Amino acid sequence: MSRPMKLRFAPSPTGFLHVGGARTAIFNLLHARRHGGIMALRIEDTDVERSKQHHADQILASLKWLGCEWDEGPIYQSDRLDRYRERVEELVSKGLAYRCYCSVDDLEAERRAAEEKGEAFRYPGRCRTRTDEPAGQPSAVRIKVPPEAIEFDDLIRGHVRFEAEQIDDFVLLRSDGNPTYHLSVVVDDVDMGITHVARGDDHLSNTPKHVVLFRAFGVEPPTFAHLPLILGSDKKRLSKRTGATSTEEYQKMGILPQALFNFLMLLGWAPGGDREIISRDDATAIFDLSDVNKSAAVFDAEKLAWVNGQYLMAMSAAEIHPHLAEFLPEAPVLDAKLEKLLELYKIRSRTLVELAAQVRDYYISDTAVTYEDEAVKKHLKGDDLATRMRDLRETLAGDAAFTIESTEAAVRALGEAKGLGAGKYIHPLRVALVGRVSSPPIFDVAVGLGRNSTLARLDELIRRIDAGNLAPQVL
RNA sequence: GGCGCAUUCGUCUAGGGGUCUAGGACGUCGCCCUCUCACGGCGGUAACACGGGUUCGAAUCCCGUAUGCGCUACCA
Repeated sequence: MSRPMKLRFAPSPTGFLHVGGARTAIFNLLHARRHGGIMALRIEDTDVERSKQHHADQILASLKWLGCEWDEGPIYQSDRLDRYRERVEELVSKGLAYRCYCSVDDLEAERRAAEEKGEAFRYPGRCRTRTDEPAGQPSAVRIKVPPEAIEFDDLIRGHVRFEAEQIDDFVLLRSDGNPTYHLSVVVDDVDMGITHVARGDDHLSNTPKHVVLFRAFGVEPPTFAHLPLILGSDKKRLSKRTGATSTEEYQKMGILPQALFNFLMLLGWAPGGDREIISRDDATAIFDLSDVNKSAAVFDAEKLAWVNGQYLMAMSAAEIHPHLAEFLPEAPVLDAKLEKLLELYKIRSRTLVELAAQVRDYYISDTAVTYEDEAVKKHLKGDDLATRMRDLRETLAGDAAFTIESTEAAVRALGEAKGLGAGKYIHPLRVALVGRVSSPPIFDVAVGLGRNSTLARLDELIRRIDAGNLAPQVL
């Protein structure tokens, strides 16, 4: 019998989609797509206290944004509580699980006592052989763990072995009737026909418990693949202290979904051939969970920014625009002007936020340009500044063609005629047009801005020089 | 504490006994291009955690140590 390959991503709706979770989803998806398998989505919301519907919605939205689609689900575990109880009853009636009447407080006290003695506490199985059923007393259900070592072959870690003593009779059903994670996970993986479980490394130690449960249900456990964790720059599990942890934050920082996807994919996996930028489709053709690295990787936001820049550079203005819209409400429509600007600025930006900030200069009023201090100090100096700017204004105004070539030729000719370097005109012009020390080639800027705005901004500079005040007056 | 897992440049990685005086990428530094900034090009810096084995030969295999991380719940 060969079941179809099926993988799943199973987040808990206790917060936004963590980048570690996003990577897990990506690896699951790539593996499924590579091998023609099915990708399922399951929301693990059995922790009633912490699970929130708006978090689940948020996670779903982030997955879609990232381009991680799924074929099945989402299935909510909270809809399946009866099923979990049913399967537990089955185990109890078969003698594979039993009711435990030990109180949580007592167990807690025992645990503390063991801890003080420096010993590991494991449930001793007191209720295993109990035959009475104290009426009116709450009971949990524990599984009867067979006294044998558990071994399995992990796609990433290789052969892993846990001794029998390491696994105690863990709880399946809480005394309030709710399933524990271990129970719901295994029941669902069985019911859904999951063949491959790729999840975070933090679950490796839980896996023997799951194997015990699969066997109790008479099912062959799926193939496991435990992904190494993503670390922060402090080498500890990525946390808010060391950087943004949710995909949403990266979206807000102006990271493109395909860039995040690409970057996350590179954490623990390499496409070979010294490639760094690789499309999802190309990755799908060669990805395999067994090629994923064993060791944890540090999340390097610098490299993410570089990857994002690579994507921006390779995209056309039309491709960028939809992503840019939310960052640049000033320019909701992609017209010829914006298209030109995006072409000029995409290679100068690593994020959509940076891109928007630069392009925005072209959408403000011509009298509202602010000059950077550094720009003023470096380029708006010299006794002849006002004269140079008037000459420059006149020269540009006289250029009927107003193309990149014609404006450049005109300004360079002006410099020569006055016996001055072209820089004496070019640098102040840059300040007049965008207020910054740097910009795309200045004649591209002038043409991108258009003849009217170029002249208006020069007029404004001249006005400010005459007024002896270089700050914008109207706001 | 117990158990599990991991350990190649600052970071992501290639490498799976000889081709490694260890390759690529990000970052960083220098040079070139140049109206500035980017882009691009060229070049530099920088790593096999440590100690034992196995072997003619080890980054690659084995053992130990150290360090880090994870789990150790009627959380997931």
